[in-house]
Amino acid sequence: MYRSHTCGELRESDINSSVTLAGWVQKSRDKGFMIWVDLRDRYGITQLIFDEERTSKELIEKTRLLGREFVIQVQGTVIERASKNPKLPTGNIEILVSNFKILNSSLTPPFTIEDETDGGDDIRMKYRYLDIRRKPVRENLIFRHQVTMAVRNYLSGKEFIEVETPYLIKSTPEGARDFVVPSRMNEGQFYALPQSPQTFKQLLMVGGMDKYFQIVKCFRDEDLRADRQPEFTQIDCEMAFVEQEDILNTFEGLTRYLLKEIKGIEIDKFPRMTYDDAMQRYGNDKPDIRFGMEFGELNEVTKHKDFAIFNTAELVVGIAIPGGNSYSRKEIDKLIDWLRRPQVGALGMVYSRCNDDGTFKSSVDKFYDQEDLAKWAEVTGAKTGDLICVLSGETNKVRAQLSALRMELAERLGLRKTNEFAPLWVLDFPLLELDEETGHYHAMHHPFTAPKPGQIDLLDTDPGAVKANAYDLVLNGNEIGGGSIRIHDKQMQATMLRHLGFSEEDAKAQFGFLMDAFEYGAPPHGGLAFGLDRLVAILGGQETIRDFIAFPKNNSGRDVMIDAPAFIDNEQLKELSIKLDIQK
RNA sequence: GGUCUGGUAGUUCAGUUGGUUAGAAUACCUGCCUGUCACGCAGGGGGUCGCGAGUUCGAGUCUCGUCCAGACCGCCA
Repeated sequence: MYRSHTCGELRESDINSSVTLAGWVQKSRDKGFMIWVDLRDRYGITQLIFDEERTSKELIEKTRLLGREFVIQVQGTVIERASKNPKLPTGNIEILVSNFKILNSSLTPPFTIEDETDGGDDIRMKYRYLDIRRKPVRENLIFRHQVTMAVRNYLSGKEFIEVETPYLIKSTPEGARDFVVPSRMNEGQFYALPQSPQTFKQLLMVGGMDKYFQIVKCFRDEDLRADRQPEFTQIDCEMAFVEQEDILNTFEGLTRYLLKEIKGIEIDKFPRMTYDDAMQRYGNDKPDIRFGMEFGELNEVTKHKDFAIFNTAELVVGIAIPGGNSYSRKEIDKLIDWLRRPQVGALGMVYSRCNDDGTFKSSVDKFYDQEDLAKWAEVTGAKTGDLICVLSGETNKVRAQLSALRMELAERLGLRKTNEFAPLWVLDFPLLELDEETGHYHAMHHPFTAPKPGQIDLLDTDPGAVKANAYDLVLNGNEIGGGSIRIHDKQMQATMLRHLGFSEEDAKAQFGFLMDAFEYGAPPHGGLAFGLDRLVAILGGQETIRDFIAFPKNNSGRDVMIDAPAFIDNEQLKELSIKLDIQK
């Protein structure tokens, strides 16, 4: 037996017990007459004491050889501390050590293994196994475990069955780029890793599984972000014999359960908003509704004056910045510079100050009088002391720019509180989206999404206007889940694929297995998938999902700890019939 | 593919208009210290300033290239 107790459990009631502990040396404090060693494991820290009166000389000398992160096993007696530490759960006791054994030594770690480490992200990722010894990382992983356990409990209780689907599947041209895996036994052929188990879960519905879920890895070979990894985890769900309303209610239930179980927060009914409304009111299909600053469209109240920029703009739209009138001219100029960066791409910004005496002072006083500016305030909901920021131009671009400004300022004003949770359903997404480069439409959600009944005829006349029974669940400005009612009719699926530009042969080659299945009694079905990493990060009140993944990839998709991806040797390439087109 | 920011001690960072021997904190090592717990005190070791070229009498500092890291845009059905 390596240990009788963990380093987190001994209390005053254990005083006089003989115990055996094992763990890592967090730190030793050598006062000469006395040495304290903090022994750490997953459960906590227990202080060991060696002193010249009660400990043998040999043992004290041996203790002086201990370095940080040595693994030791100690025998001793629990005693009351002469001076207690109220900050530690084990702070009232310590172990008077009678003997200890070094189980393994350690090099000096490259960064300090403490709650507030001195190490940067880079070095922590390279030595992630040391980083995981730190309490904040450990607690994030435990937190993730609690969330997944809650998900499994809830869904299992609602008669959902977790079914595993294959990781070695077939590449498809739609959607994200695939990671591919060569097959030795099938010369020149490749599997693809799934971007999601989409078609398999639909086939499970055809198979009569009725309610399915899976906590599953998905793979996308696209560029990364702070909240995006090449391999990530979905809570993938599908139900048969359901309408959109059934799915919304089921997964609102799951999300409500998680907020209650994990955060102790009760939210009655999640608000709903259409995609069109979200774009108009927030310029964004995943609005953060923890704060206001809603868009006010100003075309009507700015026209009929001589300001050509506004008169020719497709959209003139503004928001009120709470307390923004206190910004200096210099600060506003900096804000305009921020908007003009290529990442945002605004050409400029018009503003109007809402003075304490009820008057307004705008950057376009030459064109607009006090009465005009009062209307701006009315439309944007601006109050005394606010600053109205107005952008104009092409509708889609201006909305994106003003949304970026809204989020940035909310962040700066501390309105994005991590302990506040505002879920929102965004409904009625467009079925198709125009690719400006190619001029072709592609599926906004995926090609298996059903158009809203009654809008099918629009596919031929105005494809961009067709709405789908597709929905996203948004939490605090992040898309944490998305799904749709699926097509379950072969003809409908064929029509859909034709509109997406597939020839009949291509459609058959890519998705023939699915359309064949639809001919054998496919039930109506639909579903939703949550991004688990993101959900866990948001519930944990943090932004980067990497903090909640044990071994994440870096910004360029590399695992810096194992140094992957890597070249493989020529033997392996030959076996796979692959020739590289580059020099190693 | 693009924009921006950064790369200096084991680590986190500072380093002024280009100018003597590149600093701080922390970590590490040695000694001291009668209750520490961010222990304290004294001392010590530790640097190819990412890499390569260029400008200059002289480059951590300026220019170009390149590599790496991070944030964002494109992309992510």
